[in-house]
Amino acid sequence: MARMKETILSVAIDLFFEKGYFATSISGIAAGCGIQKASIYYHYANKEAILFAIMERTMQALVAHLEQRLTGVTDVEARLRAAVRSHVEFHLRHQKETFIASSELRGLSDAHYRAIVARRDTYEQFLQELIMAGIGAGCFAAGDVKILSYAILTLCTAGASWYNPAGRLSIDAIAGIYEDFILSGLKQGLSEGRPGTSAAGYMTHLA
Amino acid sequence: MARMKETILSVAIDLFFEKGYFATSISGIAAGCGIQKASIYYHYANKEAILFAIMERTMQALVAHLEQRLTGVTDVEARLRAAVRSHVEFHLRHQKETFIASSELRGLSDAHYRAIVARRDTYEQFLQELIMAGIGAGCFAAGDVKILSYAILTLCTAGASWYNPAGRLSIDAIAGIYEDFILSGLKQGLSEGRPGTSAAGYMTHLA
DNA sequence: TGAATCTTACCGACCGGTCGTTAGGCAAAT
DNA sequence: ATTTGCCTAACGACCGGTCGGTAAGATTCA
Repeated sequence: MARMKETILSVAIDLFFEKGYFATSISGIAAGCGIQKASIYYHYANKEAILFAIMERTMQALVAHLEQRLTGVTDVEARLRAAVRSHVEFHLRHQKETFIASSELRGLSDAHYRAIVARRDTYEQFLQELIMAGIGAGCFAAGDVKILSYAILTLCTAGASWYNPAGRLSIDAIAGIYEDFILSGLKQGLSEGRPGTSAAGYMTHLA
Repeated sequence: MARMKETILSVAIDLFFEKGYFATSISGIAAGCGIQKASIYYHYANKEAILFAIMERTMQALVAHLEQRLTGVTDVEARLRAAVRSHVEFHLRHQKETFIASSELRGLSDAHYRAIVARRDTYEQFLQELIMAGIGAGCFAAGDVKILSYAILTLCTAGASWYNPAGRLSIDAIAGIYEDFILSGLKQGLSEGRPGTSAAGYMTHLA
């Protein structure tokens, strides 16, 4: 059965999150599974394959989560709100995996690195298109789309590094705060008619 | 002379940034300095001491940079703007060191870990006090101070992970964008008189 | 001044230990 | 009888770190 294969993955997620990929040993993972380290190689070709399996699965689920949350949402602002919320919720709900996926890219082989980065880029571009649509529709102020998208993504991603499931704030509450914070950043100056200080004049197209 | 001691530090910064602390070997650092690895131990007690030296120096400089930028600035909003700008500029200007300082904490010994985290906490608390002063003075909307401060810090810090010195945007331009983005986030709803959606009702004091 | 001593900054060789990985075998399940 | 899932044992490579030693310069003392 594939039960042990899943166990290995879940133990590896715990250890990679806690001590980092390079500081985690195969024997440590094996011990966490209650087997010998040689037995790991029956299920995975090598250590890097475990890391890749975690990242691949996480990135795939991240994209699927976003797609599901956007189906049926047509209003531009509502779509971006939904995207932000989806992003935050996924990252907080899958705190360990997303932290690993964003911090252990260096552990991947060249081919696997390219595969994961390609998925990440697709995700980023999708968000950038949402922002551009909003600017085009006049509900967001003009700004540097790349920087804004990075800001949104890293803001939400960083949440996964300090979020405490036992803390005082729920995932929903945090998502709400981020949602408002980001939306007001995107709309900045629009309602006030203020000419905008340094953000004005930057290109809005992608490089 | 202490020249080699500095060379080791600068080579280590390059390698830690590029490959990570655990993936960098003492012999690699030595090779980068043009000496044998045993000679490293004449200048530093062990590998971790090199990491600590980098972090300690960086955190000290970070605090000093902020203090210098805030002297003479009294207006609450201007102080927060200056703090954000100081933070962004320092992180982009010392991209490698700040990236290491924020991503390689796990490489430190317990005692050194506590020392660095203490410095980081002091810095965070300082920013939180700035925000609270702004809320108290009525120029920022009420919100969760902890979350807001984390948002500001991670937003700026993340810039160090994607900033390209040879890219199309200058440090000054990026700092300006972040400054406006964050300020509008902090002021959200104030001028519009909108009751605020999910951000309303959270405590503004520190835990 | 000159000899003796100490300090600085480095080297080559080596240590114990851990790493990821492989080979081969064994017992239970199919 | 074969496959599945795990085992014990061992491999070579490399790790951080220590050792004794050394060449060159600075300092001390006669």
